[in-house]
Amino acid sequence: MYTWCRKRDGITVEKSSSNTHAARAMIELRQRIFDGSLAGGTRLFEVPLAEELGISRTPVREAMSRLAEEGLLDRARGGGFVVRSFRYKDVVDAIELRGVLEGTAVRLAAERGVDSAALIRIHKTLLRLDRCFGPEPGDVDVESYREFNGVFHEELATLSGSDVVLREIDRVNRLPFASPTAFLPDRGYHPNFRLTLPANQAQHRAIVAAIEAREGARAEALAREHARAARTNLEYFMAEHSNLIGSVPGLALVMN
Amino acid sequence: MYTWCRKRDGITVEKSSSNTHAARAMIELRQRIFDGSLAGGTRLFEVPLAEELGISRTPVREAMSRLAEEGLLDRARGGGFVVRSFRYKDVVDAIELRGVLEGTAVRLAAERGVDSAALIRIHKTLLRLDRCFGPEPGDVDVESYREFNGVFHEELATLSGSDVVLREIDRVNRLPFASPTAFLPDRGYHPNFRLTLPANQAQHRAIVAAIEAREGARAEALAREHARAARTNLEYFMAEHSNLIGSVPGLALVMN
DNA sequence: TTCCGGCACCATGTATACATGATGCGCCGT
DNA sequence: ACGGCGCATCATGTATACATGGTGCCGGAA
Repeated sequence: MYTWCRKRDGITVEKSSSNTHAARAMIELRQRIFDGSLAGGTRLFEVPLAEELGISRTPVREAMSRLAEEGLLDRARGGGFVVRSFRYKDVVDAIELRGVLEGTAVRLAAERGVDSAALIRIHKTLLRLDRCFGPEPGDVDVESYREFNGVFHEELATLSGSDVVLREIDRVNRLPFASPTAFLPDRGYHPNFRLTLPANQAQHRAIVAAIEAREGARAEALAREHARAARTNLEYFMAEHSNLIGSVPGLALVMN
Repeated sequence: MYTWCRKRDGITVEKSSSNTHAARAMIELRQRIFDGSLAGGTRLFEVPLAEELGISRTPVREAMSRLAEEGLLDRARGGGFVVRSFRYKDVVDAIELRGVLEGTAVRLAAERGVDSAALIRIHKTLLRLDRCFGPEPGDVDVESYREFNGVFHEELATLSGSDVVLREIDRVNRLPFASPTAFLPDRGYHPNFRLTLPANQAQHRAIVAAIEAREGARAEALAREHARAARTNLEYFMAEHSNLIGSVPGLALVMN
């Protein structure tokens, strides 16, 4: 275990620790990309970065390489890395892509049949989501709902039984604004957002029911429409509530 | 420009040159994975590899990192890389995935509309594909057909106008057995295979027509079915012509 | 005989010095 | 004044030495 003192203006402002320097550099860079302090198109130079992080070039290269794998950096012609630019349309497309991939996962699950143990597990998750709702409308434990929603989508992707599809879903979900949880209501949201959650959960149940009924086309269509809700929220945010953009994880990096 | 002498049994057997050591190491490793000499699950150790390639560990790490990006290597827990295992079902799923992604690309193209210049270009490619057919049935210039088929699929993906979707299509196409050209008839194939090409080209035309007519659902379904032909060929190969497996690029790495 | 602890080795992680290639600027010549 | 050539500088590419941490084996003790 290493310890790490990052200096800014000669004064230690942060101390962090983790397994390796490369891992911490990766986390730090990812953070800076997500919060927008490293804008899209910015070229990353190894030497200044290494100096700033107080480590050598080697782990910096390692970190950048992994971030390229993650899709947050592009390799520049002639070497080096550039922060990937995400425009509004790219966010829309990434959400669309998630819908398509989740749709494929559930269609395959319906067509090929699913393991009964996995089915029991996802039903448990559905119940946990149900229990987030109180007796009154708008009475929702949003924090728990967010958590179990993430679990549900993970289990849904697993139901396909396809490692290839699962891997691609994980990939697109690593873009924070494309993940199933990205536009789910948070504490900071207007209470009215919570009123949309019952419909959300109804879609969850319909998807699982379609899978059990071996209705692949219906499952696929439902999953796509389910993802579409995220796009609706995105459009609402960008148009009328641009002040809330910062509260959606990773939306700050989007350029227009 | 470097030159590179790889030694085996102490004797120089190969000499290769390229821009960087890392690039050549990447090409060499990719080759070994594709032809099956590095089986899935094999762990790659930096030091022996570096010695064998006559370079230092640094470019070897760089090469492995890029191959992980490409999806041919997995990062092992606790560091290091392992050759990714592809089973028969993974090939099936990769082809399915390509169909889904190409379907999405053409659906988006139909729904959102396409640039007329791009449309003219792809029509030219369609004409070039037509010209590969001679007057007699089975009289096909398969080499040219392969080439223009690749161009066609590339242009088709571009029609979507979505960088996000295009990137994912490129990604899946890097798996050689999933690319649109993988199972297209080659010189070595039985002449009967050439009789399937007119139907193949008819699908190409139908997809473009659907896009022009803004029929997104039809375009998507056609593209999926078009990819499905590759799966049919795959099944045929594995079942009855396993001796031909080696002639399909990258199919040698598939384990059962 | 079995289990636990320590030691040794090996693979990766990290730092650093040096090499190389690209790029941009300035000078010189026309 | 303009254009081309060359040099200087900088960023990445590469090699290598050393650090670290995990793992497996061996020996001793219960």
